[in-house]
Amino acid sequence: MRFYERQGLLRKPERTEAGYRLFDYTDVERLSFIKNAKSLGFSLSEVKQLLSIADGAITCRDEVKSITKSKLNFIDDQIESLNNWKRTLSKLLCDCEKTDGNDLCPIIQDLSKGESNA
Amino acid sequence: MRFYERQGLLRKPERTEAGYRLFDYTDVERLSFIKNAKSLGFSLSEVKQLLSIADGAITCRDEVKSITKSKLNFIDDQIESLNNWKRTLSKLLCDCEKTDGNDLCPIIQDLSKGESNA
DNA sequence: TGGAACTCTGTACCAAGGTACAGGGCATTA
DNA sequence: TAATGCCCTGTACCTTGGTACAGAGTTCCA
Repeated sequence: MRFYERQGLLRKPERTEAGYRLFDYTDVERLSFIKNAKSLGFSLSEVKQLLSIADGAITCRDEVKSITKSKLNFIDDQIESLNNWKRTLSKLLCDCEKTDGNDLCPIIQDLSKGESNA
Repeated sequence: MRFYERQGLLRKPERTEAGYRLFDYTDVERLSFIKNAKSLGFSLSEVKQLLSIADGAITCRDEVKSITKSKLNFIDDQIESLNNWKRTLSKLLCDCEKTDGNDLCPIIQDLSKGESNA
């Protein structure tokens, strides 16, 4: 959490007189937010953007909307490329199931090909 | 390539008397293999596993399959999560467009909930 | 034979996303 | 009041996947 605090993802929390951090429920929420976004492969700087959208969501200015939209495009791209990986890997796996033990593994063979999977 | 060589992904190539590396077609294949596997989202250590299988026994195919399968599962999880996020962000955007600016965005709570978007 | 261009090596550094101390201060409890 | 165990800070270090030098040797071409 100190790390996230340094990165500007968590607010500077209140302190006791002795300097101990005082967290409240919003901090827990914020940490969940970060955890959720991170689990989707968002980088910390992207999480930061998302947080700023959430923080500023009271005023839905065009800028905020455009950040959200570009984030959505990014997500679409991600999904598409993941689907590509999935198709490729599924096909390889399927090919592998079909072959009999004497052939070379089609996954390995396919991976050795030049320029075929990019 | 020196990097991959250091990581043990590429064999130590032959050298000229002057110490220059001599590559051959198998090195090109191997590099293609690495590039392809990387582009499918395999980490270098996974690539190394795959290569060691390719190098050694053709019979250890089940291992290749299990690596591929676990990668597929991971991809599926990723896609599902991204779709959740997409829904959430779309709804946020939509709500943003509907509200007049002074209301708190109702989505923020959802984004901040523990375990809700994972 | 000279110079440009290439390759060699080790080392340092980069970004991201943290973890692991050491050396203190504070708080609880016997 | 002392011991124990938190929490504080800064700093160093870790992993992944590389890139960027510097300084030396080599090769090619005129």
